[in-house]
Amino acid sequence: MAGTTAEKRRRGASVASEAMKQAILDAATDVFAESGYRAGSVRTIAEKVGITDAGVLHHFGSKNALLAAVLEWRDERVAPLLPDPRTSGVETFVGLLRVAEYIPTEPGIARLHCTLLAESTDPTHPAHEFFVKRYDRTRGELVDAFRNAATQRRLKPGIDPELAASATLAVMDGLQLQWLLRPDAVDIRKALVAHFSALVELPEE
Amino acid sequence: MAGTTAEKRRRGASVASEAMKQAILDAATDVFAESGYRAGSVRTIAEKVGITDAGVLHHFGSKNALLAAVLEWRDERVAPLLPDPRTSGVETFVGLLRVAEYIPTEPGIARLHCTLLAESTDPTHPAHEFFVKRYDRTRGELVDAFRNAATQRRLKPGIDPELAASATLAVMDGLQLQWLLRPDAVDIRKALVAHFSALVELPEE
DNA sequence: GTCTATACATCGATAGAC
DNA sequence: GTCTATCGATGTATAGAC
Repeated sequence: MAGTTAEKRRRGASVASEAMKQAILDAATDVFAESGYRAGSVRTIAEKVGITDAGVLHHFGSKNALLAAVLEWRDERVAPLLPDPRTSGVETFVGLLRVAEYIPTEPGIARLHCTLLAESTDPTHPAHEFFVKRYDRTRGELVDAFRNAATQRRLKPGIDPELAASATLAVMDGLQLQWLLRPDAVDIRKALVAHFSALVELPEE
Repeated sequence: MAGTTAEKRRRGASVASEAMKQAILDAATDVFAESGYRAGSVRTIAEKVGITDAGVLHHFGSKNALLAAVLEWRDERVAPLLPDPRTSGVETFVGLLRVAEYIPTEPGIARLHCTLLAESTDPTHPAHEFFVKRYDRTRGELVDAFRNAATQRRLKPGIDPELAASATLAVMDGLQLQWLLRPDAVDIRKALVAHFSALVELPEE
């Protein structure tokens, strides 16, 4: 018989603990999204969950470790939406259009991204390295996508893959910022379709 | 004879006061650019100027008023670089290329812009209204510029002025973010030229 | 016009009771 | 596993000496 009383108790506690950690992650996402990392407080996060700041720190050790967990968890949520890096070419851009549709359904995720991105611009910020690496990788994947579009004969003439990659990354971030600032001022998906249409031949919908 | 001793003294004090206010504005620009408004402290600003926090607050009344002064002063510095809103059309885009050249020479200005823009996405942020109005106006000017480019027969076929305006604004912000994150990863001016070239016929250089 | 002193809030983090 | 209690640092802002 597997499962002594002690084990059950441990397992039950572990399940509850995981649920609590998840609740803390949700709350931390909200707070860091709204106030950033530096100005967001552990106490505010704790209040959202209904415990004290000491309780939060018990689960994650430090505020910094909590930030790392939030970034990691955010990536896990967004990853399935992103185009598979191996299916490069125009499929990548179609995938990014799916991301654009997802953004308005989860404003907290977009807000978290923009807030921490701008904040982490400071080299002393705890998430600085994270974002530098992330952007290097993403830009590289986009360059590949535009190069593959060229071999697919779908890249419009005169378009430089490197510059198009930087511009595409920039458009996605900039549109999110405009949308967060004033949600009805810009249709992210439509603007993105127009952007891509000037660079490549998108497949028919 | 204008200028009694009392008046001279007052005037001298006023000149010194203006110089001090200017020094505080410079320091506040640095601090807000690096840490944002909420996480940046009056004390840090004061230390940069060589006075105490009480001294800083004497000149501007409150941290919030200091932020307003920083935003206003930043606009005064950047305004002469921007294209005259009346000379619309492709001249506008040439003007934006000048801005792109200016950015790397004044990283603090770019950093201030990006940091406060993202932070002010929160509706409760003291600069929220400022940025909402600013972006509405700038986007409107860009729409006009693309429409004028159309009447100049320089707009490429199939380009929507509204969407092109949003995308252009987005590209400028996004490229600045990428450049701040990793200055040698992107050439803002080259990427911007490529972006415009896909939308309009730029004049020969 | 700038200082010291102070008030008062909030921060992250730790120690130990329960 | 969460609490209370507490530490030391830091935050904005005000009052009053100089």
